[in-house]
Amino acid sequence: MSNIAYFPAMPPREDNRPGKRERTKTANRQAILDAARQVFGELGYDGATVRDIIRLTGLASGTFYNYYKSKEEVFDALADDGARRFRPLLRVEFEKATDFASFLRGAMRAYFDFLAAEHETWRVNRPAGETHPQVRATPEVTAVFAEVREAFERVLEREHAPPVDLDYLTAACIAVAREVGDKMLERRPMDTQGATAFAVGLILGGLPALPRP
Amino acid sequence: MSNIAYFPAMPPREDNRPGKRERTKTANRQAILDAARQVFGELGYDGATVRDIIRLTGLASGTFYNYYKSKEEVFDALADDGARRFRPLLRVEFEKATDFASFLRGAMRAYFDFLAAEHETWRVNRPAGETHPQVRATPEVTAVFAEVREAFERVLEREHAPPVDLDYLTAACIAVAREVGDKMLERRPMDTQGATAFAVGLILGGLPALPRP
DNA sequence: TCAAATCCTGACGGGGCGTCATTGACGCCG
DNA sequence: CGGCGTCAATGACGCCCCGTCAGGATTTGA
Repeated sequence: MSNIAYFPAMPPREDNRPGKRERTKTANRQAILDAARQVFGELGYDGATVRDIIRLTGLASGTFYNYYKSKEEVFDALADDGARRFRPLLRVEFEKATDFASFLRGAMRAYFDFLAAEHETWRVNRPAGETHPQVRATPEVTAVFAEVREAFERVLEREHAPPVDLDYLTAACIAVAREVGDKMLERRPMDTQGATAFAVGLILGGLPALPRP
Repeated sequence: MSNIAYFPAMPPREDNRPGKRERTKTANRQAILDAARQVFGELGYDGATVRDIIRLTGLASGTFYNYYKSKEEVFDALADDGARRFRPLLRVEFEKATDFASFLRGAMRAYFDFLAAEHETWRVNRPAGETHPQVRATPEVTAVFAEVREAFERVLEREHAPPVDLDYLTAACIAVAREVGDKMLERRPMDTQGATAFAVGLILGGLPALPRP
């Protein structure tokens, strides 16, 4: 019997694409993540419930728990997602950089641009009085922090800069980026360049004045 | 009839101290606040329950709601309490200060000392993995922020410093204080002087390098 | 001593959470 | 194909916590 005239309703997979089970699983996980992003945006973290999220997907309440243990975990997954997407940008800046100044400038600029872009998708309709929830120390976020620290270390020693308290410096830089970034998001027009100039100026200027341990 | 031999079980108040009703009310409010401090310390914000708090006071569950609307509100009251106690210290530093450098140094030192002292009372036995909850924008906290900003403004213009983006500067300084403070709390011995030197050095060094708006 | 005012009390209804027995779809193999 | 074992989806259920409220106790003022 020839195969030529044979065309089944659903053609067989010629690639090594995973089966339907696997596909719906990743689709569901993504659907829950998307729904969570929207619900957190509209109701805020405290206001949102697991059932608000799952309702948007059309799945049953129990199904949520096949993918995430709790509202907290799905929120962390969103943070992780952001960090995972930001990480390569940071790496690019590290490889482009010739010295501490250029790395800091590039990284700050990348962060503020990233923040501004995310912001469009993210903050839909925050209820008044609710502060955005703390960005938690999720694995990917921790990794980004560690990467910043290591990049600082390498680039500083590459240019034979005097020793400095790296933990404090990293913490301070991230803190400045976050706070100035937050303030930037509230301004119109959203001036990522101005924010970068401020943060970079502060830290670059401060670096030589730091106490030597 | 003479009063001389007469001594009632409960002597009449000779001062203008408020009546018993008022006294138990403030006592209860304080008891709830103390219990909340302890429970948040032991269970963390998420783990704590309104009933955990009220149980420690011996009062009935309904009584809690005569004083605070929710767990969130009593937490904010704790933050407010801290801010209210820190405010006068900040004011003293402002009045002592002769210029921006001395104000910054004094304020930072005051903050780190305050933080270290609070820490003893505060962080009893935090469950692993739980980040401390975001310090919320409660009225008193907002007031402290505004006070820092205003102090910066006055002291900078007093010494005819070039103009600067005050919002960014305030945000950045508070951010640095908070993050470096957090890191400081994790170190042994707890070196408030070192943390002060770092934060002050960074900001004082960075100030002249800031972009001029 | 009494009535009014105050506020403490704990039982109750409501609702979100996380689980689990059941069900139906999928993948595999003869 | 067809039958079977596996696995995710389902939604009802029990649990726990929340915030309220009617009833009771205590204080206040007369």
